[in-house]
This record gives sequence, structure tokens and C-alpha cells, in this order.
Amino acid sequence: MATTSTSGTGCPVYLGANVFGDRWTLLILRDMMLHGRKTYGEFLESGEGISTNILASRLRSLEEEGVVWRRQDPQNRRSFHYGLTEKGMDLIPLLLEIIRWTGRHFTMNQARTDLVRRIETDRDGLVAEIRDRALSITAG
Amino acid sequence: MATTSTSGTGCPVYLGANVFGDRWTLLILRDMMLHGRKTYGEFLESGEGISTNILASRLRSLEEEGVVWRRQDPQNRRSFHYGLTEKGMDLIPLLLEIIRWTGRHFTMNQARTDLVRRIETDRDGLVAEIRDRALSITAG
DNA sequence: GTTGAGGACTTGCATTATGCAAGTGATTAA
DNA sequence: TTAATCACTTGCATAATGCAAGTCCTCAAC
Repeated sequence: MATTSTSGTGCPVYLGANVFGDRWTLLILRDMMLHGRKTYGEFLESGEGISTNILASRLRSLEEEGVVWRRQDPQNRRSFHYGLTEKGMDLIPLLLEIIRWTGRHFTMNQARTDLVRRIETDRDGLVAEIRDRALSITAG
Repeated sequence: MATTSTSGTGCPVYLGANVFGDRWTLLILRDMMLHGRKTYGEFLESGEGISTNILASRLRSLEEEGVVWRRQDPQNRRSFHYGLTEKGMDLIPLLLEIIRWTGRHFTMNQARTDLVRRIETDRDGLVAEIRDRALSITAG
């Protein structure tokens, strides 16, 4: 599945689809961006029930693509932290665009509706906020 | 407009991923949005080589989701035209966001680079332009 | 320092999705 | 009336996914 940048037609959509055109990958990125999750165990807990082997393979390919980094926790050496690289943080607008679209075409609860409104009225501010939170995880 | 969520947690990203979180689906949408393709045969010709059964199943589910419509060509009754619904056209910004991201993180040719610049400097104008072209297909 | 629990993964195997080649059925142009 | 188009199905081999269980550290408690 994971193809190199030389294969295909060189089409941007094709290249992008090879990186994040996968339901589980998008959900992992969502958990990093919006829910502050950072460890393998935390990603497993996300409501949708990703299985362990898939989670491992997706994290590995995201790391290989340079979208996320992985570091051993110095405080607890059996734990590893995952986080967004600059390339990964540059996907925040894309994720917000997904949420905006879904918000316009599906019904959802108040909290979600509020988030969609925020995306439509203050997209850049929200991107900056999410980015800052991600950076604080990098630093911690 | 508003569809109800049957599966998952109701998370917007999850819902969205179920509609377009698939490499072939994204490429079909790209062909509609950027290359003016509208028939089964034209989608098959796209460089990446989608197979016939997958193309059929993706077009069917996009139609079921209300993202694309399908009509028999009155001039040639064995041909069918596919096009973007309003819900589908509302995915144009998302597709452009994919292209923008890829443009920033992969190397690509001049034409693609120009498109990325256009996305960054005149996103709304470009969205309107693509939308108008899609509408003209609807009318034709 | 041994025991047990965490944490992050592998591995094996059944099920499902994909990819390829070939076939079908309804038009339509020759 | 025949041959070519067009939009698909169908059958089957291969690859990806999902589930349960197991492995290999590391850490905390006794």
C-alpha cells in the first residue's frame, strides 16, 4: 500500500491519498490534533475500536512519511510518545475542512456544531490554537 | 440535506472518512472537479488504473451518499453522465486543501506548482471557478 | 530479586476487500 | 444484420483487515 513519491502520475491528490487516504490514519491524526492523545494505548482507547496491528502499521507509516515523530518517554521508558511534525501540523486545515464539510451535511450535537461555526468564522485562529497545543506536547 | 449517522461515534472525521476516506473515491472526485470527466469510460482512462468493479462500486456509493448524481445521456442512451451535487461541490475546498498540502511537502512540476500558488492566493476564486464548470456540466 | 502488572507492540488465522480478466446486455453506427 | 460501444457483472487469485492471543521489555511492590 504505502507507495513512494515516484509512483503513479505524480498527481497531488494521488500522493496525498497515499499518505492519509485511509480511515484509520485520519482518525489517528484527529486524536493527535483534537484530543491530545499521544501514546499507543491512548490511540487504542478512541471510540472506533482500531485493532492493535492496524494501529501499529499506521503509526509506522505516518512516521516513515514524516508526518509524526516517535520518542521514548524518559520518565517511563516502556512508553512512547507520538506527535505531529511540521508536515503533520500542516494537515490541520485539511482535518478542519473535513469537519466543516461533515458539519454542513450531517446532523450533529451542539458541541460539534459549535466547532463547525468556529471553523467557519475563525479558521486561522483555530488552526493556530491546535498547532500551539501540539507544540506544547512536543516540548513536554 | 442532513443525513443521520448510523455507525460510529458520530465523530465528523469518522463520518467523512466513510464517504471519501478512500484513495479511489478521492481520485474520482478529482477527475470530476479538475478534469471535467463525466462518464464511466472517462473515469477508467485516468492514469492510475482503477479497475472496473471498484469504479462501479465507488460511483454507486458516492451516488447513495448524495455526493454525485447519475443521469442517462438522452443523446446516447447507452451512456450515463455523472456529476457533482451541491453536497459534492462542497467538497471542492477539501480537495484543494489536499493539493495545497501535497504541493508544500512533495516536489512537483510547474503546472502543479502554479495550481498550488493559485490555491494559496485565490482559493475562493478557484473554488468558484471549479464550481461553475461543474454546474455547466449539470446543465449540459 | 522475584513477582506481577503495564505498555507497546507481533503473530496466526479467519474474513473481507481489491485487482485482474473475461463475460453480459443494452444501445447504436455501418 | 452485424459489429462495435458503453456500462457494467462475475469469478477467482491475492492482498488488506479484524480479532485473539502471545512476546518482550520495563517498572513498581513485596
